[in-house]
Amino acid sequence: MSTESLNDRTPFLGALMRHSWQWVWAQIIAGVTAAGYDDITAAHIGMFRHPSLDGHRPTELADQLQITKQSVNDLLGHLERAGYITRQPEPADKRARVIRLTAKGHRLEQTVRDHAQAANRQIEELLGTRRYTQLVNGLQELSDKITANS
Amino acid sequence: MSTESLNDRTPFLGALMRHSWQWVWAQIIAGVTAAGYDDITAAHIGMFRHPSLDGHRPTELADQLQITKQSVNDLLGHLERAGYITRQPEPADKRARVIRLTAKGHRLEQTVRDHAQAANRQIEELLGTRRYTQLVNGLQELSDKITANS
DNA sequence: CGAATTGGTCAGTTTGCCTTACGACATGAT
DNA sequence: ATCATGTCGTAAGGCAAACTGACCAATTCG
Repeated sequence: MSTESLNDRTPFLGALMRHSWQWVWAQIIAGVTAAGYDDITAAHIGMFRHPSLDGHRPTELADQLQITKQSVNDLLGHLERAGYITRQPEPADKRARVIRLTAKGHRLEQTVRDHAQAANRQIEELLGTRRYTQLVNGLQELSDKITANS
Repeated sequence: MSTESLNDRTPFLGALMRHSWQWVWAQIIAGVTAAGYDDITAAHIGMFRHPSLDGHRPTELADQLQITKQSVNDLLGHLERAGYITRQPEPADKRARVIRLTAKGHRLEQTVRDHAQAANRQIEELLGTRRYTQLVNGLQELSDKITANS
């Protein structure tokens, strides 16, 4: 048995991560869509990541989501037109604007979180609590170390 | 301590998966780009997932990548024009075409795999072999069960 | 103060995907 | 054997979500 055949058996972690993530993401999108939100797309749902949109500024979002502020602005424009958010002037800095969730927006945010948590629970059921906890801890540690190394 | 505060502490697995995957993916793209491949984009690199492109048909790829065969065809067209693949007629089925990697294409494929493996090794170093193995096994099991449940 | 930086917007472009439509070939039922 | 039905690849056109470049207004810093 050569070392090469050993390597061939080693799964690519990236592929496993992508596959698992896509499943979770699909669950969330399906859940949100099923809840009747048909005037927004996956790109908009993606903006509802921690921390809440509420009270933040477009530029912060752009940094967090790793896209340009122009792209953020387009998506925010859509969310505003659809009644999920407003953009209010920031008294402390007259250049800036602050995102405020409307009641509708808060409901959407909660729906997104509910389905993200539902995915967590489904994974716990699939793996069992012991392995689930191991997975969470492993990914959390990796995630932290990745962030530290950048 | 309410149950709610417990829930708030639980990280969303999807977020951890996405963050980790994006890091791996960025490593691969950076590695491939650094190796001098500047005439292809991330979308093309994404086509070099298991199993090898070589010997497969566009429709198979479309199924595997979960995109339409038209989209696959666009990307294959680019890869062909850039000299990474050829599309040859399939004698057994005159409608079909088979993708063949050129020497250049084989080199690219190998480069992509090398960097995917390099990411594996980096993760092993960050986590230690014990936790790394746990993570691989956990994700593998989850990935399998997800696939089975669909 | 003046210069450089930052927050947001406008305009225009590219990319990667989609839908619809189609022609060539394959296949299974009658 | 033929004909309806399905499949493989392609073409044409459209769209969403990203990008770059240019810009103004406000802020911050030397």
